Formats: sequence, C-alpha cells, structure tokens
Amino acid sequence: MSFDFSDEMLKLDNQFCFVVYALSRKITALYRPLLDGLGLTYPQYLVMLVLWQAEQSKGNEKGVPIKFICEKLMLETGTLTPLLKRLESNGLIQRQRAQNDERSMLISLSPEGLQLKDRAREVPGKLLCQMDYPLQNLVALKQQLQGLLG
Amino acid sequence: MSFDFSDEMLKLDNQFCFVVYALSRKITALYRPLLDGLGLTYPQYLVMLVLWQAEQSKGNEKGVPIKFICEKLMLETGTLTPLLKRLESNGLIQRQRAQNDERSMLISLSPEGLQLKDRAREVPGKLLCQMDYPLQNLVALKQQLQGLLG
DNA sequence: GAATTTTAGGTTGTGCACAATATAAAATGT
DNA sequence: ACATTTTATATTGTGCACAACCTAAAATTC
Repeated sequence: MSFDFSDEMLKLDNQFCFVVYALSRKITALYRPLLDGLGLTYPQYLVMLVLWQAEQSKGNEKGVPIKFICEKLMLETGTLTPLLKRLESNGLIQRQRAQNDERSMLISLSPEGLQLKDRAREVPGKLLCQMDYPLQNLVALKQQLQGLLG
Repeated sequence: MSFDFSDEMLKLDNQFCFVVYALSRKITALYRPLLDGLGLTYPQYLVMLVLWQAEQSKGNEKGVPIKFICEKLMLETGTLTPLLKRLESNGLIQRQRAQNDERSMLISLSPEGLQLKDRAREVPGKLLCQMDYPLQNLVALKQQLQGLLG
C-alpha cells in the first residue's frame, strides 16, 4: 500500500491555514454583537484602537497619517480610505490634510470618537469570556502566531 | 501609580484576536501567487479541496449538496452561491438539482475540475516552504487553534 | 532650478463575508 | 388530506480586502 503524501496534504482537515482562516471569521462573528452596540464593525474597531492608543502618546495634536494606520493594521489604503470615510460620516473621526505635507491626510478623533473609548473598555473582557479559553494559553498562542507574521 | 487593565487590554499589541486576523490575511496573500496559476482564489481553492476529497469517497456520483460544503467550510450560502457560480462559469464544476429532493443543489466536479487536482498537489508543500516554520510546531498550533473553533 | 524619483493617498473593479429576507420543496402535526 | 413548520438554497445590500492604476506633492539628482 503506497501512501500519497500530496493527497494527504490536500485534505482540508490537515490544513493549518484553514483553521486560521475559519478562526478569524469566528472571532469577528464573536465581536459582532459586542460591537453592534458601539456602531462599529471589527475592522473599524481596530482603527479606533489605533487612534485611542495614539491619543495618549500626545504630540500628534493634529492626528495620525493614514500611513500610520496602514502599518499598524497591515492594511492597504484601498481598504482604509473608504472605511475611514464611513467613520467620518458616523462622526467618530475627522480627516484633514497636513499643512507641512499636503500629501499626508491626518486622522483625528472627534469628541464622540474619544468618548466611545469608555464604552469599549468592556469589550475585550466580554470577548475573553466568550472564547472560554485560559488567558495564559492565549498569551502563549499569540506569541507563536506572531512569529508566523514575521 | 494606578494601572488600568481595561486600558491595557484595548492596546492592539496585546490582542490575540488581531494576530489571528492579520495572520489569516497574510496566509491568503501567501496563497495568492500559488493559486493564480490555477485560476483560483483561496476560498475557491478551499471549495475544490472539499470536492476533491468527496470525489474519492464515492457514492456521491451526482455530487455533494451545497449544505455539505457550507458545513465543511463554515460558510453561508450567501457566500458560496455566487462563488460556486463563478467556479461553474470557469468550467471547474457543475450544478444540478437532486431528483429526490428538488431543494438540494448538487455540486460535482467537471473533468477539468478533477484534473486541476494534479496541478494543486504542489501547493501545500510550496506554501509550507514560504511559511518557514517547523512542521511539527504547525501541527501543534493547529490542534490548539482547533480547540478555539469549538 | 529643472527633471526624475519617491512617497502619500485616492479610485476602480473583482471577489469574498454575512445579515436579512424570500421562495419553494419536503417533513410533520392534527 | 390539509395546515404548519422546517429545510435548502437564492437574493439583496453593506462592508471589507486587495490588485492595479492614477494623481499630486515632496525629495532627490543632475
């Protein structure tokens, strides 16, 4: 009996990548009911996390450039530009050009966007409960997956 | 100095979920150049994996119902119906109603779709090389992530 | 200082992803 | 048998995700 490795590797059940793909969709599904109350999608929530954190390390009174958000979230402008326009039309952020570099678009939190942080504080804890997995394991897993992000 | 845990948990860098989300997108980006040659996207490739595997465990001469693919890939019909129509218009699959249950749509491989499997055999190996991570670690990681898929 | 290159962002087009809704066939209850 | 419910799939609408391309401003080169 010959054992065809290439055949085994084509089986869905043996694929690490599919598990990551499926888990990623499951995670955003877990976030959805929590974020609905804040009027955010999961990618929008990630953008707000970046802005909330940038807010604290001041010195960027005028906001952060889109490029900064692109790098933090590893997303293209083709994804972020329309997403940021939606956040702007929802009143959570402002978009304005930098004076010193007219190419650069600076994103800043509106008062509403800043206030939303308080309501978001309970999100990570609630999600952790739903995952129902020891926090220490998650931390260890995160380290390993980060290695794959290279 | 008081330490605000809710503030720490809102930091992007501390979030397990973001790593999964970013890794999932990175993985599909790694697949893209490999699958371009086959004329498949990553989700289409996953559907073909299901069909290729179902082909072997015969008894489904007429094909597998969409519901079967939905369950295997954990995707909704709203995602799969248009995707399957694209695969059909690309000549890789056929879609036909079951005689015994007119609601059920049976998906079967065309000769071209079946032949494509031979060219797909090299994909998992090539991807593994690009990930540049010990296979044993990946297997162990997969087990843990599967636990989270519940 | 004019020409070239790089950089920052925007636009367009294709393809997921999923909630909400619709439709019709099959199964079930009475 | 007929009404009700469940099941299998399709449709519509919104929002990512990214490749390919475009524009204009800034930096660099000559």
